[in-house]
Amino acid sequence: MPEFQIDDLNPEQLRAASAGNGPVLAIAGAGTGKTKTLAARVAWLVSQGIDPSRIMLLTFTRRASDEMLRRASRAFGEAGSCLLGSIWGGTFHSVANRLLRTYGGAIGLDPNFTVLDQLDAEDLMDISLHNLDFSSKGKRFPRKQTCLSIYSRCVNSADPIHHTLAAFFPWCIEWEQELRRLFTSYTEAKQERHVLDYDDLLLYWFHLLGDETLARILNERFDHILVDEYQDTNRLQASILHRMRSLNRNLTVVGDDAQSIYSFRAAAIGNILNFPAEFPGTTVIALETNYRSTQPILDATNRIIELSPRRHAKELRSVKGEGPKPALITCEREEDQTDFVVEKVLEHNEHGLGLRRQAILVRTAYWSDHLEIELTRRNIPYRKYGGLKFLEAAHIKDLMSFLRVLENPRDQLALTRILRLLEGVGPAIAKRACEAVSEFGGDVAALKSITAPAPVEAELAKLANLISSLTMKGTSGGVALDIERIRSFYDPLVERLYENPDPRKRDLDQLEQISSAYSSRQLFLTELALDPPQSTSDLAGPPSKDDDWLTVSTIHSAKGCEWDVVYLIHASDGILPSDLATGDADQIEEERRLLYVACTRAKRYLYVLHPLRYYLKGRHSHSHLYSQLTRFIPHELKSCFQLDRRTRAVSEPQIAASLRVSDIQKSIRGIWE
DNA sequence: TGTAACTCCCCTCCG
DNA sequence: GGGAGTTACA
Repeated sequence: MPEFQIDDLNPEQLRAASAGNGPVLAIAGAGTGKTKTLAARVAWLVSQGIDPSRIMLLTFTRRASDEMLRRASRAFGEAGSCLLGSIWGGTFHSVANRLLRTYGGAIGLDPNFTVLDQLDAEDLMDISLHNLDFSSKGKRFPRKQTCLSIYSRCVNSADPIHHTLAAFFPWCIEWEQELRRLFTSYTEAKQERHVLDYDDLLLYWFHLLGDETLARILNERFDHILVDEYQDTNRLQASILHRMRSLNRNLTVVGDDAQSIYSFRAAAIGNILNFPAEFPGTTVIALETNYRSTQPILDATNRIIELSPRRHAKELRSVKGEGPKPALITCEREEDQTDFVVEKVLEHNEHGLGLRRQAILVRTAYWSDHLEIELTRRNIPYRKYGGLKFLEAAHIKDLMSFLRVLENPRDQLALTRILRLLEGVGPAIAKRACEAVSEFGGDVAALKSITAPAPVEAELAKLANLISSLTMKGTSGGVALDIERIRSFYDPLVERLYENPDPRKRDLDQLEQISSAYSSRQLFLTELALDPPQSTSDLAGPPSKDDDWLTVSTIHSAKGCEWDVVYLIHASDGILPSDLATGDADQIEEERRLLYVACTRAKRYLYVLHPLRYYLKGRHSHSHLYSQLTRFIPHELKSCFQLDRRTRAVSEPQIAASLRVSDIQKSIRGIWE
């Protein structure tokens, strides 16, 4: 048995960490040491002689898994990280990927499949859509994103399409038959191209376990399965766990129903609520001692979640004791909110709470735009999590497409994208070129046989030479070298295609740099699809110790994190709850849990801000909007907060003029009247 | 056949 | 504010 020193745990945490075999459910309120407990359980299992390579640890993000293993390994001192390195840790999707590459061959799956990210999947959906041509009905067919989310929700919730449409996409219900045909065609398109989308990773895993032999092998392969953030798993994921544990019942799940915020991805809160019924003999342990926040913050968050009708009742108690009441700040305008936040950030910074210990949270990524401009103007370094992904930027997708073609020449999506970059190549030539390549059995030399205007033919030949020289056996010098060679071809195109080539080239530099850490193209492509960098600066590598930056994050991306100071901005009706999520009571309840998650991130200072008045251009039809405070903090809850009101101090010179605006308007009209 | 300019419509949150 | 579809023109 390895040398083992467990962190100091309280009695409830210790019970969870050292529970025996069989199903275990830990209901862990916000800040109750969930990570610590799960990490301790991993360490405890290993200390009991369980082989780490026979433990599966499923987490919500890759970061969470790394953090968990880092903490678990501490229990074993210096040998820890080496000892626990063989644990199967990661998200459901990444573990599925690993299992399918190992065991997929048994059911005839090509182990060299490519993983499609959401945008690729949408594009493929679009291709199927065009091939089917549903335009005859006169009315517009749902757009590709909508089609993909309908598809994805059906798959992940295991609900029939009719029900999914009625409940979540009622405006698409008339297209039910067409959507069925589309989904069939989309599935075939994926098979032809040897690609799997995110949902396929889970689906194939689930169906792999439908084979009796494989199910037995996989049950026996893992002595223990542990799942974090169980409240955010969906029906398909729960079914996978059922099949993974049909023979061996050792399953530990941890979560908090009050923090379930992923129903848009078909998360089923019922998974955690009904776990004891679905897994008879479950040991249930509740963690209610909060180590994160001061009592006044908990008083407020307890009251907020208390208003939720369906939940496991629990009351969090703080060990941190007293502190300032959370502040509820009414701002006249968005500018006042920005001013307040920026000034407070600097104030806390001066008093010893550095930028790293502060975070600004928003419901939706773009609502931080105004604030970000001010942070930049004042030279306050920050990192943004959530919202537009690095990998969605056009130039990154371009470069990744080159790599994907090298890896899988049948990937027509990627090939088309590259072809369209060439001057003079539109949909028609790209289509012919793609067909020629696939007729040639995936040999890009076929590009040279295309008839097109001379300059286009020359470009095609150049591209063909580049690709074949990079795919030649024995020439691969690693992904970074591939990227370097691709860029000698692609960089000039960036100049022509984009107005701002320089920042884009810097992104490409970063991509090239991180790629050097990967031993193969396939690994690089898959890892980037399954664990995309959360913010651009993620790519810059671990920052040095004295770097200090403020966090700006969506509430969703803030899950599991904590800061001394938290500012929740735009807590106004229409934004939180989002006006797009007020369709039914369940959706409103999820918005309430979002507010709860946001507020429970704070350790010592919590500021909830809501501007009263918005000036909006473009995105909304009206030019301004008067908002009220979020309905989740009704009047009777205000006693939990310290109330404040902010307006920007504008000093107007007091001059008494006799001229009125109406006079000026009159004279202006005089010009043409 | 490709491209630029224009219109219309819809949008959140993420692996 | 941006993606997708349409139209006019090179």
